Amino acid sequence: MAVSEIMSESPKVPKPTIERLAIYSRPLEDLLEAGSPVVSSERLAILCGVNPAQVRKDLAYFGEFGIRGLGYEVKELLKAIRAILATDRRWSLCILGMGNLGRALVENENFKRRGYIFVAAFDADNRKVGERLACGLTIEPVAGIKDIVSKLHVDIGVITTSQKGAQRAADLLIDAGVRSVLNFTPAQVRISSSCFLENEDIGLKLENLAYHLTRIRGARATK
Amino acid sequence: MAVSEIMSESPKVPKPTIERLAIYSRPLEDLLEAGSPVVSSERLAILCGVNPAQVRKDLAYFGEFGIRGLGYEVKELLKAIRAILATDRRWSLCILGMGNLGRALVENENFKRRGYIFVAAFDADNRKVGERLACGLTIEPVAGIKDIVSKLHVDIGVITTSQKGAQRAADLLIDAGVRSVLNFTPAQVRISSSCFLENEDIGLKLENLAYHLTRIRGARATK
DNA sequence: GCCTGTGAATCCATTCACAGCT
DNA sequence: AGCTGTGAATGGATTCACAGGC
Repeated sequence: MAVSEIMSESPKVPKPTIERLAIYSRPLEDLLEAGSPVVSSERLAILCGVNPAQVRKDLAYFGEFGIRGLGYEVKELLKAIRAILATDRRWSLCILGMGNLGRALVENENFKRRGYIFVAAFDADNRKVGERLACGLTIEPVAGIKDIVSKLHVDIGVITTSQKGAQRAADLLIDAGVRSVLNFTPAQVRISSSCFLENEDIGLKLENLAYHLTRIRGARATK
Repeated sequence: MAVSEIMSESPKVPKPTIERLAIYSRPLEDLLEAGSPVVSSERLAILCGVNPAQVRKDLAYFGEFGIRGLGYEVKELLKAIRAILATDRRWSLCILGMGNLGRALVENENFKRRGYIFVAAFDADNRKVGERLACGLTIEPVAGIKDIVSKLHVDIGVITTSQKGAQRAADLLIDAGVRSVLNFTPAQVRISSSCFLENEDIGLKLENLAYHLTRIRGARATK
């Protein structure tokens, strides 16, 4: 079962693999709730729309979680994946830019359920500062970001400013000491190399669809 | 320049390529605004965090847009990319599930600016039906979806329901006749094979960050 | 000289196919 | 018999490196 291996230096895990692990956990939660004790790589693959060998290989990067001839114990596998993805602990987030998207994210139930907790919300617009959000947070001025980030041990900074404000937001976050940044704007943000950056441009997939719609040829959907 | 080629059957364009085209267009808009007449593949690559050869190859799938010894004319290139991605026309969207995320999306300026227009908003919760949104739309009951989709020629259906409601939303959309679906829930949705499906799980990148944060090794950020 | 367009080479990820365990 | 774990084979995408045009 080798939970010990989970945290060891993995040889070289492909990035798509770790993205899929998060995907696997979704149907596993359903299966757990439904009371299924075990699941085969084939069944899990179907539920996630991937190849069975892919499932097995992905998991094999982190240890041997399956039972030959049987499959994977749902509960154990889910626990293992959570340990790998570190979703079994609490992560503190802060967010810059309290427009519509920012407000939607701090209220998001999926984030909370997985342990991603917003502990502070900032906005550069003084008219928004002081406003009380539904989640209980109060919008803070960006001037206070450094204090708050270190005091509350913020792990991840989220950017939901305007496109133009994105770089400044990133600079503020890095200066305040966050170790990683999730950028929801379409802006390309430059960041200190000691910090992790992930971009989530919610418009990209839309452009993909538009592209495919213009050249319909009975072709199939994407993953 | 071969704009004629743009719509012709492309030999086999890699999916990552078309995703990057959308990324290229962002800095190109900035360059156009800033008045830069031309841009080299190297400069554009830096602005987008990719390899220069990648930029050239991506563009070469669709024609010859560059001038050797010089680079690409910003204005022309942007026009070409917009034609390829079909961002130079108007797309009609409808949306199911008017929670916080749904409300954020219908107000989203980036969508509007690129021609993605929400023409109808639905919710299964009758308490929300009839509510007037800031963008001018009124929340409709799902019962009316078929009529509205065909009357307004909706191209793309967006799902922002709860995870549990996602499959039903997809079924409603397909039945109503939309040709493509963008699913923002973490649920894996099954769909008729004649329809395009794209998933945008806004929590996935967060789990990526968490994973990397647990094994810091001075490593660099991801694209 | 400079920068594009592109075959060739490399790198990476997915899938196959089967050995090995239960 | 059934299903995992994994080397080998395949398939794609990225990068290199240079020929070709400005």
